Amino acid sequence: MGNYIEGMSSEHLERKTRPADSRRRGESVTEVEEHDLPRQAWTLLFELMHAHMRNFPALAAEFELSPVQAHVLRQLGEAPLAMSTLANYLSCDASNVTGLVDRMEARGLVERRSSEQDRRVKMLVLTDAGAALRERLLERMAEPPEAIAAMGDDDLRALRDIMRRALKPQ
Amino acid sequence: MGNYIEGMSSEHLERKTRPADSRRRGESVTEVEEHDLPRQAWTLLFELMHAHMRNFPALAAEFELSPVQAHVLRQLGEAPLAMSTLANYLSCDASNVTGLVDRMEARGLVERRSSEQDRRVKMLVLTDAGAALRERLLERMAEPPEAIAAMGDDDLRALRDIMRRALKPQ
DNA sequence: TATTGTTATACTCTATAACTATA
DNA sequence: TATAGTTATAGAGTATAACAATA
Repeated sequence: MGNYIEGMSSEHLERKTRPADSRRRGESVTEVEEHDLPRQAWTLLFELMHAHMRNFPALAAEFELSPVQAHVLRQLGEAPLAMSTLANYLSCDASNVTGLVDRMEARGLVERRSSEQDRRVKMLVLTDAGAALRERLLERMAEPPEAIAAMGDDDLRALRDIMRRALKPQ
Repeated sequence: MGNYIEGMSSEHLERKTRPADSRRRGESVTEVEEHDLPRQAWTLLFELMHAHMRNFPALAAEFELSPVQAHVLRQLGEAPLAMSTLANYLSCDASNVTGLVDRMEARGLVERRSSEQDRRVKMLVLTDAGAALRERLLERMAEPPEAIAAMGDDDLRALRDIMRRALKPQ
């Protein structure tokens, strides 16, 4: 992982027509644009996020964390997490989590604890130092980028409400 | 880079108050919420993007590209690009670009061409195969995630217009 | 037998430092 | 001297495969 942050120029999408198999014939330009609405919105969103995500490795480095370690710290909240669950969350093979946790444990951020129910399983818990660093990291990550900070209140309210609806379960 | 895609639970931010140094005394809950608007909107946006970005390495792998190679392919549009410019765009050291371009060149996606003006500089250009792969990649990246595709037209139009304003230069 | 976590191995990405060839 | 790109080296992240302990 890493910078894995990524973007896409809106120029590309806004100049392209839809793929032929989804194109309806005989519709006006306005209708075409309406049909492409999800694509248009997504592309612009992507562009804004990409510009910001380029800075994520540097942000993690402020806390002497690799990008992946920063993700793990964010994910490890109150509840203990099995190694396999973390691997699943990171979308990576379980073998990678061993070394990742080794490094974070060596630094005193997390601890492995054998599960009582199933002694194959090792649960990860934050140490006090890990929890403290996590709070600082989350505060830092919550700082909005310039493009957001500069928006007017009306747009911010609308954006917040749209995102709440989009993220609402179901 | 990589997965570098990342997120943050809205739970965290929405339960926290602002840092003490920016907190005004004697204001109502509503005023506090208004003051936190950029943070609220940003956190929700971040959550949506993070959920999607976890899939970026898998998306790149559909084209047998690493996440970083996918970024490079996206960035290498029509115009040739100096190695140093690419390093700057990737926010990484120039030494990394050498190996990165080596691998993409070995695969026939890009070519190095010495600059006429300054023979220290090497310009990167896409091969025909590279340009064709880039088109397919961009099409794939433009597919909106479920959370966007499921939104209503009113929200999509509002989101698109808000993002256009936010991304507008100046 | 199946699953959890580990180890071994290999490749990619990343940084720093020293080098070259140009400028 | 300064800059663009390379090479050497080291460490982190990733995957696959084989393994031990446990279920």
